[in-house]
Amino acid sequence: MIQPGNYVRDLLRRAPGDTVSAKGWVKTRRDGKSVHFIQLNDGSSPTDLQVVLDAGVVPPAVVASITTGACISVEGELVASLGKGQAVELKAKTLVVHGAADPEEYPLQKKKHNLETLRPLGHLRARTNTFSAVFRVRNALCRAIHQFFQERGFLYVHAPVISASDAEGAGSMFQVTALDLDALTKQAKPVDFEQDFFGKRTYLTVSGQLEAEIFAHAFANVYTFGPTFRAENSNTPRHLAEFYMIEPEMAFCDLEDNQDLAEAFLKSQVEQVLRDCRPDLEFLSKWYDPDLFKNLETLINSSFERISYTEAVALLQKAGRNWEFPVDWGTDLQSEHERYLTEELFRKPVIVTGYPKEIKAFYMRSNDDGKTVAAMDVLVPRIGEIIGGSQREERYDVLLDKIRSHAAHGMKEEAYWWYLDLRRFGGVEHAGFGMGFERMMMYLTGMKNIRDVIPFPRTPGNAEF
RNA sequence: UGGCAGGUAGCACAACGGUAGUGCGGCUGGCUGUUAACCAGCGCCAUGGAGGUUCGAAUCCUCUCCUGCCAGCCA
Repeated sequence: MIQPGNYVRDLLRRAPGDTVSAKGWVKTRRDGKSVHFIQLNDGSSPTDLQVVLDAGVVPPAVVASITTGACISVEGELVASLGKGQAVELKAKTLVVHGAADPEEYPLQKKKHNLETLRPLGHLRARTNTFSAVFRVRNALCRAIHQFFQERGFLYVHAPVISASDAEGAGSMFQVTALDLDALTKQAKPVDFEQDFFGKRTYLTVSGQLEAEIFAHAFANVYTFGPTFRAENSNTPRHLAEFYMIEPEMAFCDLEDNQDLAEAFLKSQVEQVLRDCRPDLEFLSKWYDPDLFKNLETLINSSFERISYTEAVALLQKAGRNWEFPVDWGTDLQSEHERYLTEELFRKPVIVTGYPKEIKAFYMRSNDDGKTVAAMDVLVPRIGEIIGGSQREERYDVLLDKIRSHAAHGMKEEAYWWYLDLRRFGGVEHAGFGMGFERMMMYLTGMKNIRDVIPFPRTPGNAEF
């Protein structure tokens, strides 16, 4: 295996004179009369290591097999480069081809490919410059998120992936079953879920929030970070059936604190990734989004605009536009409205709070006006809603009323006994939010399709690899 | 799921209803401490699928599958 200090990233920074070994995959080979140049990459760096292979070091047949995609290892001396474009290069003394890649068949060519073309090549696309940059950023973003919460004393909690209840009373869920569906379809009788693995109907989780609330009532500040599933037939560049979500939940926290944390959280992520992945971001900016750095710096340096839903409606009504969807107090903001607020009116992130209770989830805390709830959506340019959260309803009687008023929509009071118990035993005001991890990745990388920021995207009709 | 736009060679694209091409990639040779190398040669292989109209369909019609964009659902 490659030992610490011997990744291509490290070799590029070492001083000439060292004898080193490098392992990785070939990007391209260029031949001179008496010398071959090989661009080698092991995924650690957006810059390749140039290997210089003098004629005669390995037999011609071996040279011929050093083609785009081949896996090789090289030993030799790091030397100051005679050519332009790199400080050091590896002068090969020995070279081994571990796995050739027939150039007649290897799908990746030494030229630019469309992202759409690479998507069906999920087993190979990680070797491209673009995706190696994207996935290094993804790795760094994970680290940044944990660091942000760990520094603040938050406890990392793993919410269950299998859930017996629909967390928000809405949204399509994937059912989880160990029953033999083929056999069941041949029976005339209705399915008895008591015979199923868990003795009841179960689903893949759509949110870890309710479980996070449990832990917030024991550890005060907690966060989840794990996969989440939606069976919606959404076909957009912003939706996945399987995605990662970060959900902090804080006791002793109101909506103001919640907004402060969300703003600090977003800024911290951008700052850390700018610090840790600048070469990758430069690559992505060059090829995919010339405004990337400008946008990221705007997020860091601006103070987020905070407006109420009621104010937002007024602003939209006097925008002097023909909205495709009319703006009326009581209806949800549409994409076109959110984009106007964050991209045109304020030109920076916007936090909208205090939505009508009818369009938000049952667990959000009722405001004193009787009409709105303590909800918040964080909108950022280009992505739209990147965070959704709220202060939670901590008053037992109020929460019970809300659950009962949803009974007509299939919400069962009994299923929420433990959620209600949190309000009976040591309840406290608390709040939290959920951030779509891949949405944040899109913002950070400038990638325009969410399928290009997750290793193996799951979307309607697509679960390959 | 709805609206719109597309599916032609390994990739990117072209072709008035009349012989299916160009660039890149690949291969072959040449040249050069090269850098998305350069020069010359070789088409290597193709109209997503099923019907229909026509003397003749990549092109027109119907159905279907797939992809992208916009919208809805949301994170």
